[in-house]
Amino acid sequence: MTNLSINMAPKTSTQYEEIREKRKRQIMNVAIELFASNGFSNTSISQIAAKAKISKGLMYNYYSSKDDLLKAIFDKGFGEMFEMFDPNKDGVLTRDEFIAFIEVSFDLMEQQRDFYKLYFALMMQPPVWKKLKIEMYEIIGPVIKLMMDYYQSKGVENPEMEAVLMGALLDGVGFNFVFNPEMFPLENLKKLIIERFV
Amino acid sequence: MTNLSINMAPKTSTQYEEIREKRKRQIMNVAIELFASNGFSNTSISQIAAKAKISKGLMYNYYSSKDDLLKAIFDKGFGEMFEMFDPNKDGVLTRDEFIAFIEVSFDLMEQQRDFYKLYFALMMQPPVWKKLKIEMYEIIGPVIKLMMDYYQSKGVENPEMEAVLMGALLDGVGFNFVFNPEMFPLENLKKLIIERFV
Amino acid sequence: MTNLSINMAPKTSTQYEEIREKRKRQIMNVAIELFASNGFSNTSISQIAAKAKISKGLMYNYYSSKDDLLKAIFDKGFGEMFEMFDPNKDGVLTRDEFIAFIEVSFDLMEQQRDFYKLYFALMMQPPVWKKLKIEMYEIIGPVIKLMMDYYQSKGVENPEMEAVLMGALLDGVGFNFVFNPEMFPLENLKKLIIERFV
Amino acid sequence: MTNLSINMAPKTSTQYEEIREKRKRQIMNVAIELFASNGFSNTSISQIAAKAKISKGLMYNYYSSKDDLLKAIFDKGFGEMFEMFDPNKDGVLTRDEFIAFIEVSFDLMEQQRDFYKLYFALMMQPPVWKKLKIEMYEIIGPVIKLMMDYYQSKGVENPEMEAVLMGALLDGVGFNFVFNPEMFPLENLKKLIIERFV
DNA sequence: AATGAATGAGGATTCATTCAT
DNA sequence: TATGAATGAATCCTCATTCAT
Repeated sequence: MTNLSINMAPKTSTQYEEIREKRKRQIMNVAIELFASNGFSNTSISQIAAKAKISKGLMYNYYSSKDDLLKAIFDKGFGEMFEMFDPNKDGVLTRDEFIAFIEVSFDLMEQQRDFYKLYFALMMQPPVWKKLKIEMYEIIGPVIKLMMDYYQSKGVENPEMEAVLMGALLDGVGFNFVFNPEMFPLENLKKLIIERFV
Repeated sequence: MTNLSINMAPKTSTQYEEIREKRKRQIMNVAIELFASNGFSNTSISQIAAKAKISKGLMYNYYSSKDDLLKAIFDKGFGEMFEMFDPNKDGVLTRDEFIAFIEVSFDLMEQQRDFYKLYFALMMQPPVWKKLKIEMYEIIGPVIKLMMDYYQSKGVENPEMEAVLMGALLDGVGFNFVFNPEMFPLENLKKLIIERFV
Repeated sequence: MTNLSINMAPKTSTQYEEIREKRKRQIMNVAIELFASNGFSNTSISQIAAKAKISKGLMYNYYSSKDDLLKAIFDKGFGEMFEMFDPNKDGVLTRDEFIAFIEVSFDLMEQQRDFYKLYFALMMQPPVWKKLKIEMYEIIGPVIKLMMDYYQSKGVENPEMEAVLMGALLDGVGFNFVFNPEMFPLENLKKLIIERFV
Repeated sequence: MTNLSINMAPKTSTQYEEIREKRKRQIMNVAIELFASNGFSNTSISQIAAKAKISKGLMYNYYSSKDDLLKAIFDKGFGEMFEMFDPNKDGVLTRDEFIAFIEVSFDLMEQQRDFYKLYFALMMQPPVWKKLKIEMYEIIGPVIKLMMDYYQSKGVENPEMEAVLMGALLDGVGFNFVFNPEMFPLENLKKLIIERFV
């Protein structure tokens, strides 16, 4: 076989790595969009491949199965989601950090609505939930703890309950907004929550 | 029993009625359980039939499709869920009725966990959500309205926001409890919510 | 069991026979209509029973299977169809009898369109055709023969071919009219055919 | 062969094209045969797949449904059937063209008996007929028109009726021949028809 | 005679995944 | 790396027929 390609320098492994990464992201983005709008079960590999403009077979070069793709999406999103928490990692949540946390949370919901939609949808699927439960509580637990400490330092009567309440409230807000954004007054609620709960 | 009818039906229609009702309930209960533990898409008619100990075909004598079964479950549960609201239907929510509503809501979550699990899980599935959205807002809308009126009569500053907040909070609590009951302090939260929001 | 029915005289077997006959006809008529408009395979016993206002089970008291019902329809219609031929059975077709035959054929097509539709449709179904082929040629053969003799007596050059042509023509006319009656000029064609072929 | 493309497809699209064409034909031929001998409704995809020695699933790679396969068969056959008409497309049918048309029609009936059998059988099935009616009249209409013009130019008394008669006759001949070829004198009839109707 | 619940085999269709090229 | 043909198991659903009452 003759190869007349001009750029004949063998690609370095980093170059290949980059291409791979790019492709992986491309596939993942398409998948998030489709999963979010049609549901996981109702989205086929064919659809993903078509929309990502690759062949079905190639998909399996990057993700070993449909479930694997799902897991990758989840891991990535989940990681990003809680990176913003307690940014200076001093183990203490200041009032400003708390407010910032709420604001960032709300902003994320708005900007990454597709991912959150998928996130909620997946959390609800019992088999998925079973797998991710532990992983999730490892992230959420510390957050609740921080809020608890915060409320305690403010002299609130029942700090643990207050923190749990706050957690549930944020879930509920996310839930409602993500599935019905046009009818949900996100901005106003944000203010009210900061006012009433911080 | 005397039968005056000349062309007597071999089984009275009441008998058939009873059989039908019984079977319908039997199928629905099995379906709720399976949908809740495996998800809607991951539960097949075969599984339902097997668990209900009937033939696949018989399912279709009672529900015209898998979707129809789903809708029936949803309608039933949803109906029961909001029957308790504003029980004397005077269009006004008294303080006691509000408290009762919250308490019954929480009790239901506890007693009908499977249904609620399914309810949340289904709400998350985009295609299902699309189908049920309208129907749902017809029920939820008035409830929010009642709460809004209640807060207004109490002189709360922003009654609409308050009602929406309350709605989101209840969703969040339900959501958390239903998927993680053993770690969620439902009873204590109930008290706190009544205290703080009624 | 007490029976207070007023007409207590036991029904005579002829009475029963009459009732049976009536029911059989009722079922058959409904079936012809449905088969003709939806096709045989696309018509279910349930539909027939529903339209005939009897139970599915009862159907099987009168016809032992769906195929049996079909055969009964066919036999009846086919019998009637050729009763009109050579009415005085003298084995000779006069010019007037020939004309009458054509006219009656056309009239039947018009009045019993549903039956003819079904008739054609069934003839086309290879398995049905195989069963009915012999039976059919026993009836059609003599008719062709009569026409042949008629043409021969008229001194037509190739009487056999002429008779076959006539048979094919009548089939084609029936075929076209039955499936597309509103666009097919039956009356005019009848005149033309009599003019040209008798 | 030299390949200058950097991202060379592992099989050229022409190769895939060839495979697809071959398979499509293979499936269609099997389908025509089975539909013709067992009827459309009585032939299952399984049977087609088995006889074509492919998996059931593969069928759907080539035809999107059983109906689609049917339509493809019909379109192909129907297209071929009327391609021969008025070959120089001048909108006028000469005597020779008319004769040629009849001869080719008869030849086709003989050579493509399976297709014609299917064609007639399908026309008879009410649901199929509804689907194909319009499409069919778009093809047949102009043909009738051409014949009408022909008869008019010959000074025939009622050219429209004559053309309709001719159409019905051809249907009837086809019908009889296709379902009973061994007893039907096709060749002789052809001559007679040309003699009498052209 | 009459009912309709119940069965179970069979049908069309979908889709994750594999594999030869 | 990249393709898409090919597979086959699984899915929802239909329906003629049987049967207890």
